[in-house]
Amino acid sequence: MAVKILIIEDEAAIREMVEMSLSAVGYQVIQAESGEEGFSMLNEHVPDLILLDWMLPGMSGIDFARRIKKDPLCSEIPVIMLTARGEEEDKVRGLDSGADDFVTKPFSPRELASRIKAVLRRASPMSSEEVVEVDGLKLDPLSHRVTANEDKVDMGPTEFRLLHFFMTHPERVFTRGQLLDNVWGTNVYVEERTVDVHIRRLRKSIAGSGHDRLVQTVRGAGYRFSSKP
Amino acid sequence: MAVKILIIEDEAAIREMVEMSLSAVGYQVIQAESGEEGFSMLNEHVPDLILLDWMLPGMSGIDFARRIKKDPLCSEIPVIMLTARGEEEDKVRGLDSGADDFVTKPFSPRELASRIKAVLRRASPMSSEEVVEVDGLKLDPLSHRVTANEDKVDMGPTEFRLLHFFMTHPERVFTRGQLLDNVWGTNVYVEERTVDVHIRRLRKSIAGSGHDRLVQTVRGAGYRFSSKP
DNA sequence: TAACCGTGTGACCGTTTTGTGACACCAGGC
DNA sequence: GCCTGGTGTCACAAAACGGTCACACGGTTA
Repeated sequence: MAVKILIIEDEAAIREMVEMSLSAVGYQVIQAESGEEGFSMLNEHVPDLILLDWMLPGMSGIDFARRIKKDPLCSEIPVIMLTARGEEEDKVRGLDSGADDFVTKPFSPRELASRIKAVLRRASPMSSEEVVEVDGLKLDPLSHRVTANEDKVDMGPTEFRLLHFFMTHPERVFTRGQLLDNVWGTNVYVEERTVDVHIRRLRKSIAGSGHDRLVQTVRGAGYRFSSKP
Repeated sequence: MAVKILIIEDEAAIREMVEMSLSAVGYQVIQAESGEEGFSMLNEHVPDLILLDWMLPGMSGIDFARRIKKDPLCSEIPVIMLTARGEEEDKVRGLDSGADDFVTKPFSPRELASRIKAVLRRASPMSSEEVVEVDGLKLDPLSHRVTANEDKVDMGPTEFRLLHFFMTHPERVFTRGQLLDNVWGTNVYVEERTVDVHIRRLRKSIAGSGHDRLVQTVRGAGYRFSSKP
C-alpha cells in the first residue's frame, strides 16, 4: 500500500510543488490548506506522515501538532515542520510540541524526500512491512500471508488489504467512506455497501478460528477492529 | 542480512538517486559525502561493497581506494568507481588502484544495480554458490544442477536462475517486476507476463516430484517460494 | 404491532488476473 | 545452410475476484 502523506500548508505553490515531487517518488499526497481542513482530512485518511507548515492562518502549526500528539489515535503519526528561514530560535518550542523533524524553506524536493524517508524509517521501521499480530491472528505483509494460530487463512486481495489496514489501526471506528478512502484508495467510485460485502467476506475467511469477532460492527457508524468485545 | 553498500559521493543528487534505486531493490545504502566521512563510516559499518566517486573534494577517489586496499580489514571489499564521461583514459590508473569495476556518469539505476550484482557475485562467491535445499529439492549453483530427492531435474537457464533466486529468498512475495529485476537483470525490457511463462516452465520441470507446490501464486501480488502450504 | 432503518447474506455476472499451449525468433553448433 | 534448444510474446481458456443487487433479519421508533 502506498505511503500517505498529509501536507498542511496555506501557500498553494508550496503544496503543489510538494505534491508533484513526492508523488513522483511514489508517495500519495493529501493536501489541506488550513489546520481545520487538516483535521477533517484526518477523519477520512490516516496518513503515515504529516508535513506541517509552521505559520498557518487560524490555528498555528504548533497548535495543530500539540492537538495531534494529544489524540491517542494520531499521536504515533510523525510530523515534519516546515519553517521559514530565521525561525531557528523557535525550533526548540517546535521540538517540545512533538515535531519529529524540521525542514527550512526554501527546501529542495530532494531534501524533503530524504528527510521524509529518514523520519519514516526512524518512526516506524518498515511499518508497512512489519508482521502484525492480534490475538493469534497474524498478518505478514512480506510473505503476504495470514495465519490464525499457525493455520493458514485464505482471502482475496481486497480482504487482505482491509485486514491489514484494520490491524494497523485497531480500536478505532471507521465509516464506510473512510474505509473506501484508505483501503480502496481515493478517487474510486463504488457503493458504500460494497464495504459491507467485503467485511462479510473477511469475517467469513477468519471465522474458522473465531477471529471474526475482531471485526466489529458499530451500528450507525461503521466498523472497528478490536480484540476487546 | 541485507547487503550493505557504502556510497561516497559529493553530489547529493547522485547520492539520493543511488540510495533510492538501490534500496528499492533491497540493498541497504549508507551515504558519505567525503572521503573522511567515508572512513568514519567504515568504523561503524562494514559494507559489502563501496561505490566511490572518482572526483572527491579533499581526498580523491583513487587515494581512498588505495588506502582501503592497504587496510587488511577492508581490502576484500569490492569497489566500484563512479567516473564522469571523458575520464576513460584514467581507467587504467583506477584499475591499478584496485577498483573492481567502473560506471560512467550519467548512469541508469538499472545499469548500476546490475554492475553491483556482477561485482558482488564475483567478489564473494561463497554466499551465492552455496548449495540450497528445501524439502528435498536441492540446487547446486556450482555444478549448476538441480535434484529432487536425488533424482536429476532438467530445466532451462532462466528457470534455474529463477529457482535459485526463489530458494535464496523464500517465504516472501515478489511482484513480476521484482522478479524481472532480480532474475532477468535490471536493464532488460520484457513483458511482465513473461514471468508467468517461466514460472509455468519451472513448475513443470519440478512437478514430477511434487515440488511444484513450492512455487505459489499470490493473486494480485506475485509469486512466492515456500515450503508451507 | 407495524413501518422503518441499518446491516447481514447469498447470488449473479462482468471484469481482471493467471494458466497454458503454440509460435516465431535468435544464437550456437553441425 | 539446417537443426536445436532456449526465450519472449501472443491468444485463448480457466479461475478468481469485485461490485451490485435483492432479500432476510433484527432492533428501533412511531
